[in-house]
Amino acid sequence: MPDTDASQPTHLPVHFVAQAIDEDLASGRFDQVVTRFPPEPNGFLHIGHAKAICIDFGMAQRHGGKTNLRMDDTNPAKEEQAFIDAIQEDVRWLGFDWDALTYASDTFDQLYGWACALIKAGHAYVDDQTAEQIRANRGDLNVAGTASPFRDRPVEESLDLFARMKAGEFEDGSRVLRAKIDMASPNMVLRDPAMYRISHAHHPRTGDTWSIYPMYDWAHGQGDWIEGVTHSLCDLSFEIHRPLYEWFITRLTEIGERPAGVDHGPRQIEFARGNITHLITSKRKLKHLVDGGHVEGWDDPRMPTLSGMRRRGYTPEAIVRFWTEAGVAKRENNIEHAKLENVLRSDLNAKAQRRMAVLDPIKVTITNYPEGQTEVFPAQNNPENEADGTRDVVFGRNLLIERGDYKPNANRKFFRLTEGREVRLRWAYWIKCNEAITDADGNVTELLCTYDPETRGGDNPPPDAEGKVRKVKGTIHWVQAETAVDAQVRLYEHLFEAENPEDVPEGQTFLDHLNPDSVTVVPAKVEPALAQDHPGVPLQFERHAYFVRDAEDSDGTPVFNRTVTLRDTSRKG
RNA sequence: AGGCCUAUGGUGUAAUUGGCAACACUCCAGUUUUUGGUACUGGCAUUUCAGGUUCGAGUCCUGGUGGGCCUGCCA
Repeated sequence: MPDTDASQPTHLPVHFVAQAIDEDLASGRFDQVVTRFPPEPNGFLHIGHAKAICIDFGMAQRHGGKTNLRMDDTNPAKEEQAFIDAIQEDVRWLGFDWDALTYASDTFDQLYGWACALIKAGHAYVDDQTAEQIRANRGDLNVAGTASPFRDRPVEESLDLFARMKAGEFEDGSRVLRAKIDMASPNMVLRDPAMYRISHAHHPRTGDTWSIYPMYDWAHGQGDWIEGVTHSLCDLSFEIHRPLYEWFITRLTEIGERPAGVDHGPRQIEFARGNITHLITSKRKLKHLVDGGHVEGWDDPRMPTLSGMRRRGYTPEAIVRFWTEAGVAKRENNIEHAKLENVLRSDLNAKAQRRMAVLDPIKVTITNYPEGQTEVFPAQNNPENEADGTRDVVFGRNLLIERGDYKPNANRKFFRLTEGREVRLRWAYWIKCNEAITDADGNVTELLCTYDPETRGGDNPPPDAEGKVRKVKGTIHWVQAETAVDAQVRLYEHLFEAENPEDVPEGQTFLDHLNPDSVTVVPAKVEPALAQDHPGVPLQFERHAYFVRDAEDSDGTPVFNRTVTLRDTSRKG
């Protein structure tokens, strides 16, 4: 379990799911809390799943309960072992540990037995209609459906057919087992929903032993029940399935079928999934981005997948805290991406060691500093955390600073270098700009500056004769030209400029909202310490942004991914 | 013969269940600062509408309106 005291403020309100669970405990409906996180292993987990994970594990944690990780592997046509592995890695990365790892496929035998029991009790039947016929006979929102001609076939016949479905005698799609509920129900889910379909697909865990597979509605609730889940928490899209969820448990209970050692059926509670501006969290659309080559893979740092965010430099603590602070309710929502960034920066500000990196260099020569001489200064690693100590930075006559930190004849609102103005080089000296050298095209190629030996370490110089202390408005970062290391820096922006990428005009798709400039790769000159920093460790390039080193170098030079920029409240002159 | 859910600042959530509408983010204005970062201070609402009950309504009642979801052999 994650270290919750630091990342989860205690003043946050208790949301309605937590309240409902508290009431269930108080009323004695349940005497413990058991939850589950039930992903379908058909893709990678994303930021939206993280909300469900936080709620599922969080609600159990709150009462010292248990949470199972259950792979919802009921549709072998879509599911893969690789996803099963990746899901576990992502859940662990977020900081959660499950009580048991289970699989819906663990329950296939039990489910089959119960399905037979429901057939015998007259609650289910084998339907020989085609999918098209079933759809046509379902009716619509305003018209009742019509019963299948097979709805009232003899129990023995359904039982026999169902056994033969299982034995693999029939072709895919030729028959289904349906629950016999109410073809006139205003809730379409209850118009005799399918419980089993025939599929000869190879299952990652059960291989070819089954030629029928249970539908979600049939497998899920019973899986909860078997595992002793007390609270089955899911998103709003399953709200209308709750009557069916409860119908199965009620019918089974009536005919004396129930899992061993479990008293009460689970309670399903639905909450609104969390949307975030500029982000897409549809597995189908994310897959589209990958398959279409719009991103470089599921773990592309621009992807809202947990693997992508991890590579981007997000910390699991920030993600958990984000969802904790976002709250849980039942209304549609679209949380500003800025909120995510705020929580991220807050976490990174405390953790990231500071470094100096120049992304767009311009030469600076300190004309009054001896040729060939160097000095080493200690630079604080993190002003927010004294314990992070210092590192050495090398100073010399030839430096590199950010091109944008010089501006010819700038006004007073510009705090950095301009002719005659003095700035502080962080951790080194104050320098004054005397002259800018330009090439034939008028581009500035070099700045000639002088340093003040009395400002060693960047400190204020001693007071003058009248007791006045000279001050400087700006502090800029720099690297020494000879010792600077080459690096590749990847600057990421929103993948989608639009606040709601899914909200597109007629004739367009979400792909039309793709930001063509979502990544910019630039060469940079960075301080030597950065060559020693390890992938995955949060860093801050001072005055720029938070970065993280990528696991893979580019032609031998280190690569740094921009996690999120620093806030910039300046209105630069 | 449609059903279910939902409505509180720009955004996301609160409101001890009938008692001064609160917290966070954004934005704006300042203070501090060896990062134009951080930190700190201040500012930003007729609770979807119309009636009603009440000393008192975001909360209760009546009637509207807006938004979301549902007709897979997906989950």
